[in-house]
Amino acid sequence: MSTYRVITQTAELEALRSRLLAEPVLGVDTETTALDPYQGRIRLLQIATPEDIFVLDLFALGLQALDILRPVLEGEQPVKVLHNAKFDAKMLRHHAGIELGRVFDTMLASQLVAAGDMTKRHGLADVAQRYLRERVEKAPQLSDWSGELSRGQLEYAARDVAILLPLRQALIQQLKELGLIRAAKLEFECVLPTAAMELAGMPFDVERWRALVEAWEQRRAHLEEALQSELAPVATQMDLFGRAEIAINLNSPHQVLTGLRRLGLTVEGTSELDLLPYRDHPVVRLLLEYRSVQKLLSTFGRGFLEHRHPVTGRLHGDFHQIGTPTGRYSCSDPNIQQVPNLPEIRACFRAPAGRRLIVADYSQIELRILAEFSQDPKMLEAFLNGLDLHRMTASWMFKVPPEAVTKEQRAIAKTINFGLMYGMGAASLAARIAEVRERTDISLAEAEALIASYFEIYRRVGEWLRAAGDTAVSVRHSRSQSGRLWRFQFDPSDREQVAAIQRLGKNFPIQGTGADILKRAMRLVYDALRPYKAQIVNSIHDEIVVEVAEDHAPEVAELVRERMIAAGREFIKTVPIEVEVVISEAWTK
DNA sequence: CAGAGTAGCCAC
DNA sequence: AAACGTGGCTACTCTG
Repeated sequence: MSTYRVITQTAELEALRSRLLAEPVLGVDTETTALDPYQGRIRLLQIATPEDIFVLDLFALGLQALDILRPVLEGEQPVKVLHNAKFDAKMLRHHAGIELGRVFDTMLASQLVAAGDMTKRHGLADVAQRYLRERVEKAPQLSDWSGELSRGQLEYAARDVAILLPLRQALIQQLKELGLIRAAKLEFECVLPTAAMELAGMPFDVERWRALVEAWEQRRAHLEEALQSELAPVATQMDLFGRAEIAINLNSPHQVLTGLRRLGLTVEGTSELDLLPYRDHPVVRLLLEYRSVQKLLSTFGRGFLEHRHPVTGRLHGDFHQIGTPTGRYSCSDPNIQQVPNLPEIRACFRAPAGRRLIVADYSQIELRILAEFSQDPKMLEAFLNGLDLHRMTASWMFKVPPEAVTKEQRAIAKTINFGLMYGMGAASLAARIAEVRERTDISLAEAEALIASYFEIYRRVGEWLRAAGDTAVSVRHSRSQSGRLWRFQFDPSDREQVAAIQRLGKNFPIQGTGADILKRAMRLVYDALRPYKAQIVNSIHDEIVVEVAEDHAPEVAELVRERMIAAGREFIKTVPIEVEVVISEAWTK
């Protein structure tokens, strides 16, 4: 390793700035006293050039010293190479108001190169080993960075940042070979918006939430009592009066299944679908409601309270930028992408006084992508004329005028429109339509006939889907519009596996392009918000939530809409993109 | 006793 | 018989 220089004197920084500004590429890393930017401080900022390593001790220098390096860190040049840049971006933004510009993230690059293989790990040590055959020690990362630093710690900090430059070279090679340069640019430009969104967090009305939780707890107690008395006759043991001594654990699918069978219900499992035939049975009704209340209480009720940030009082999800092979974000701790869409729950996500939430979501983005890819004349016609696609589909399928389409017909058309994008077959379509029709059964033949009439109307959609599925199987990969890649490993002699790959081949380009568009929108919206006291606070696959000062809400809402549409147009040329925007005090549409 | 696997269910 | 895509979370249950 080249030698490193520890910098503790502000006087050294002016010369360093000129030196660094002349470099095309820098490795950048930080060491912090905690992982949470609101609770930890930045101790070290390490910067690597191909020749030298600089370790800045920010406890000695003070945070304001970073102002001197602001042009280096914020500018388009040099390129900053980081591993998991989101982390450092949050720290630098929160503590020094610095917005990292022009990032190359070796973790995201490695995830793109993995091309959908979610078993691969992407820690710095894993990636260095995989692409450079070098061992990197990560143990000191978790050491105490707040006191006197040992030589070992400083050497670790220096080694960590130095490896980023050769790592970038190796990864650029891979990205080029796999045609992933455009996808990488998209991801890198999304890092700062993602970091800012996490820092901002979702506003959360904890008092309103507590009131909800109490109501749920009462309801659950009531349901539990009712269920136990219904199940008493079949409970494991009885007391002298024939009452259940050992109650059934209502949270145990196995025990519940046993209980239901003893009551005479012939069921495979206890899922909602399994219980559909018995939906009017009193025990089943109680059980399903118990489950839904229990889910609300366990996952959300207590979970959100535990995750409420001690400093901000808000919910800061951990967004995994490439959390899925399709390029969608995933989110955890808590997952604020899966908040139940119930008015009383969404009402707890409420902008602070004087502020508003802008909820902007793409209208039917995936179906528009399908129309674009397939260039199906009928589907294009519906979108180009701004018509209700599901209604038009029903009108064409059932050969009735659009205004005569019944609710049920529209619901069936909607089910097919969405289902076919997932590669759904006749059997599951029949099951879904049975749900739509509220227990009126539908035969396999009937479902097949519906699919046939659908593809008679949307012939090109059918052709595109078939080709997408077949191509995925023959070339063993699939791409989104940005070039994002998913490589498929499967046994071609296994019909089930082949069918699964065909479904992925149909779905991935659509879902993946949806993710491309949203990520582009994250960047464009983030840039547009700069002049305002506004911030992105959540992002859910086809939706962006922005918090803004009340006075600027209408203006910013229009800006958000424009930027989201502009993002869509970069990928979708012939189909119009529509974005629905609502300004509200809470997260409601 | 920690980790893995499973069922069930929340989002898009 | 099932075969509808992508995730995360909780609780139960089994395993070593």
